[in-house]
Amino acid sequence: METVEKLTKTLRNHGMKITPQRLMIFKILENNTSHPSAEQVFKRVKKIYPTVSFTTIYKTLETLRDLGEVQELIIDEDRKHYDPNTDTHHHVICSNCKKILDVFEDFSQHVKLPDTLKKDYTVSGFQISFHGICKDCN
Amino acid sequence: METVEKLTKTLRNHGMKITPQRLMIFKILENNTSHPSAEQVFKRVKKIYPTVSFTTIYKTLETLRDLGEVQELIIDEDRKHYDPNTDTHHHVICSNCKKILDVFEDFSQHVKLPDTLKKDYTVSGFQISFHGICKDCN
DNA sequence: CATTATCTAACAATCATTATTATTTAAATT
DNA sequence: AATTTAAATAATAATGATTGTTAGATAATG
Repeated sequence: METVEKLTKTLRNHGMKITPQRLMIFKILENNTSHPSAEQVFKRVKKIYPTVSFTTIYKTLETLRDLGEVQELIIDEDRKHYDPNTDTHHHVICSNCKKILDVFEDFSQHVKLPDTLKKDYTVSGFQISFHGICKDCN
Repeated sequence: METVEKLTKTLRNHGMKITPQRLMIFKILENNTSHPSAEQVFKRVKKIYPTVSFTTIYKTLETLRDLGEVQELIIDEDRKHYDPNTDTHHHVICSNCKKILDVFEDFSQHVKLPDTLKKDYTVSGFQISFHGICKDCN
């Protein structure tokens, strides 16, 4: 799990500046297991910095993604979600409310690309998305 | 794999009309393993029906998805893709060119939602997305 | 504290997708 | 075969998430 300190250090190491807005975003992401969308991050930052721009949120999340510090989740058909936990893990999403929970189980021993496709793709990893209905929605 | 005949029958059974545009879309989807986006379907239909509207493509794909006749793939961050193969299977996508191939292997014996989450979600299925670089891109 | 490269905020633009609506048409009925 | 009608099409506008642009602001360094 990425901490404010680690994110700060990583950005500094890449010649990037640590602004109050960015620090706020780091704080929101630290220990965050809610898989927020850009808008959800925006709304929370806005409470502290009412003048913050949506662009700043998008740009910072893009930066963190490019640095490998957050995972961009393509699982909700409507919008991207962000996960500060970059360790390999999986997700379950509610088809109704789109709530996402983590699935920490190592399937790597059993889930492998079939040999017939190994010559066509150099695989860097895999993502399992469980789909269902959460208990709040049924 | 859904055939033109099956799709025609299904729509008829639901009181829907079989138009030339729809038949063309059915034909394009039949035996199609290229996981086209709506735009790719649109372009192919347009060659035969130059006046076809993008809306028609979207509406028809939505209809087919709602009837369970095509699978909507949320795997490419930029756009949705459509798969007429509704049997359970998985995919590998090239992070560079976004080419998607099918992965026909049954992982269901090993991939299950952990017991700790079973009380929170009623799971209907899962989707595995392998990520990598295809041989054309490296 | 002065410099400078980067970042922010505001705004416009883009792109995929969806909504609206008047017109057309498939197909059931006469 | 003509009529009817519910549904589909095409054209268009609208939406909503995301990205691009740019002028001014600011973090970080010496």
